[in-house]
Amino acid sequence: MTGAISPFSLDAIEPSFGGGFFDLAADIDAGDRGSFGFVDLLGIHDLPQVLLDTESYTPPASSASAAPPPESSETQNFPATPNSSSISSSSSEPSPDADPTMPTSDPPEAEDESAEHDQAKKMGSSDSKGRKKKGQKRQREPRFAFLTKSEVDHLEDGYRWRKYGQKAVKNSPFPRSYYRCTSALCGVKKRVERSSNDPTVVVTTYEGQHTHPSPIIPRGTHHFSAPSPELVDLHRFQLQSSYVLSSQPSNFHPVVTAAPPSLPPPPPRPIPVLGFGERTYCDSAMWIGLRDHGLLQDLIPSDVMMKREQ
DNA sequence: CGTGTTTGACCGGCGC
DNA sequence: GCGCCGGTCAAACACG
Repeated sequence: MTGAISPFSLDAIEPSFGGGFFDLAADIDAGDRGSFGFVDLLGIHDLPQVLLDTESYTPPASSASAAPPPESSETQNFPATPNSSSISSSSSEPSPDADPTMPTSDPPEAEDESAEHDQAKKMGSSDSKGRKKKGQKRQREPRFAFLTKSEVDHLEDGYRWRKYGQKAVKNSPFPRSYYRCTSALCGVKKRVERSSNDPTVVVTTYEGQHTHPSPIIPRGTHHFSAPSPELVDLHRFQLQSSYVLSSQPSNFHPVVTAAPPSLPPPPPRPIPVLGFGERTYCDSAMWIGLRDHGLLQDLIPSDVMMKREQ
């Protein structure tokens, strides 16, 4: 685990893939094949099969959000990827709301954008039931999925979610649940389902990014704080173990964060809550600094941590 | 009463 | 055009 893992796609990985997991990947979102991929974490014991959305993954920017990377940016709509040039040209599912090249200017704008996104679904361009009119192709938020071995379907991640739907999944005995962040103006959604191949595995797919702080995690006035030990313990309790592998489609410098999927690693230093202009999330090196918080060591062996290639 | 869940209906996208 | 399927809505309901 000393080097960067090469970029991959589902198709590229298929040959070396266990059939069960591959099928699972297909189950997750057949429509997005190619944007998801599995990785065997090269010898990391006891786990980790990681499901990635290499197109949309956004490294965590905050320690306070006890949420997976894509929803970890509490202060803004982070671009889908730090490096705009690569995603804009390669993404099969472009980030709709945020121009990856353009820093989000300020909170109000971010909220407006979010609100607009939400409203667009419910109001003007929609029918009486809030659905979109024809000809307006739905644009999806960046998504990020991960697998977790857990007995509980809905893992606590520091945010409040409201279930808005449940559907039976084809070729699976387990239903898929749909959740939406209860925070106003926050359009983050997540889907939770169990693998039909391995009922002990929960597949959680996040869509969008939070525009607000975690309502659960205590925080300072101007800075994020690391997840509370209580929350970490909670995750430890709920999750046998789980790892998140971050990646950047370009400049591919994946870093094993080794945090529970619903608990992104805290940054090495505080990030301004309203620092919409600061795009610290894309700094992989920042993640390395997590060690300083001592939280990750609790969750994973230190040798699991990968260092970014310099 | 506020909040969250359940569940049937509905819609859009997509393949045939 | 049709049917399947994923995703969403929203009324009814449950619960603290």
